[in-house]
Amino acid sequence: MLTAAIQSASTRSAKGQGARTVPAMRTGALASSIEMMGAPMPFARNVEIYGENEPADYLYKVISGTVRTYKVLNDGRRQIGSFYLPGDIFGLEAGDEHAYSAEAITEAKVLVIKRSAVVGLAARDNNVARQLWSLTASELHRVQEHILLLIKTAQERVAGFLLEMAARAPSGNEIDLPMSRQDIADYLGLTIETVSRTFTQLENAATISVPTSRRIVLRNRAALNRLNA
Amino acid sequence: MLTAAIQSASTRSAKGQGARTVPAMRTGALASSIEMMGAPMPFARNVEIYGENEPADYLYKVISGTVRTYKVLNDGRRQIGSFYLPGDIFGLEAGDEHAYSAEAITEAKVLVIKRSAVVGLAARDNNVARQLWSLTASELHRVQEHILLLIKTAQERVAGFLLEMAARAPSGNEIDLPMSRQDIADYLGLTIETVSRTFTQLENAATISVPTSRRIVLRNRAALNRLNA
DNA sequence: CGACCATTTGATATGGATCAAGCGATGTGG
DNA sequence: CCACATCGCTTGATCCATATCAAATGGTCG
Repeated sequence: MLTAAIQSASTRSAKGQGARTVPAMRTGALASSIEMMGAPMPFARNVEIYGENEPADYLYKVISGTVRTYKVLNDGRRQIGSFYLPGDIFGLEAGDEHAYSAEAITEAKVLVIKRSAVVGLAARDNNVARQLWSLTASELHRVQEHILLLIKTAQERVAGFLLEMAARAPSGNEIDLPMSRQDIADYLGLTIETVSRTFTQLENAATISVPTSRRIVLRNRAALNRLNA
Repeated sequence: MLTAAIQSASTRSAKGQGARTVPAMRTGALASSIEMMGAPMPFARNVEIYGENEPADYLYKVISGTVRTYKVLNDGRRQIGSFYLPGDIFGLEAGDEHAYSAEAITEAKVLVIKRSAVVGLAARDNNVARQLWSLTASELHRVQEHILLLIKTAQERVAGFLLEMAARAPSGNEIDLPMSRQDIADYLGLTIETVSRTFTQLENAATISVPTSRRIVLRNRAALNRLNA
């Protein structure tokens, strides 16, 4: 359904908007070649970018805003696979279909790149091929860490989440959360109530402060690291 | 520590032992080139093949036996990442270090391949490069599914585990488990007691039978699939 | 201002963990 | 060849962390 729109969008010329600096693990040198091939495309809040089981004909790079990938079990339980921030590439699969769905969490601009173009480039330039592999491997590494989160206690999961977000935030100790409590809960395998209560506990312990529900300030990283096991 | 042993082993000539047929997802055409480069190396039960954070200078292919990869949290909780059966390749990382440790669950023969050899080959043959990528992507896909298991109920996790093992077993409905209850528990994020009780429940429901503790017969796949959500 | 939605807080329920004991298979030394 | 120790697994009793159900609060937008 979305495919038609992307198709036409991807024939437009790229604007070449620079993304802000992000950890190297999430971007890679592939970025430079990608920058000039894709079309920047706007997505409104909660709009689907692609659905699971749709053909993975495109890959995507976040220019602005935040994206979530997720799967829903038949009874409605939702697992969020990852949050993607500006500079992150997502939707990269070696298989034919997307394993997870993707949605914009906030207003977002996303560079849409034809998969075949990149794969074709990789065939000629094995540096690109290596980047493609490296990107997939980083993603694998991230998911392996995510699994570890899911066997921990609620406090440990929340602490892990906060440290993860803080590591990616521009200002080290102040985090602006683009996602709701429900998103956080579904990322951590908890309920919103437990997430909320855990924030409150951490605040009472002077480990964090929560000036507004979407803003978290880390007050005691040592304590968070301790929880992070 | 193990590295020295592998080093010397990898200079020996490969025996060229053929692995039994396995699902394509887990092997790939890379296998053929690998077959002739590595050295088959025996590991005894519970012996470490590599440790997490060790340099990932080798990759591995199971010839016989079973291997587990795992991580241990500082307080002893263990998460098993995957079980590898004959034909499976493991230890493939794009980073410099192994993310998980690996151990033989049973007596095992493992082909040990120099990573640099494969990567070098990939630089010249972009078909190999693609296989390398594809293998990593399959692993990513598997881990993404594993995450989904970890948000389910005990029954659902066990059902999922049994279906997963059955899919890989030679005879469709009879599973010979090479791993202990503790291994299963650590794979599923449960305790041995819960795993054991769940087997008993499924047996009482005539969904499976458990002639011996290491052998499971699926009696009602529909029921298992239903649980698998 | 009032309606709506997200978040927090409170009260209670419950699935799986923990603690503890029993049991069967395997192996070992006498 | 048997008594006994050991190990892996099962079963039972109880506990507890988190889910669930419910209500109050607060922030946002028309």
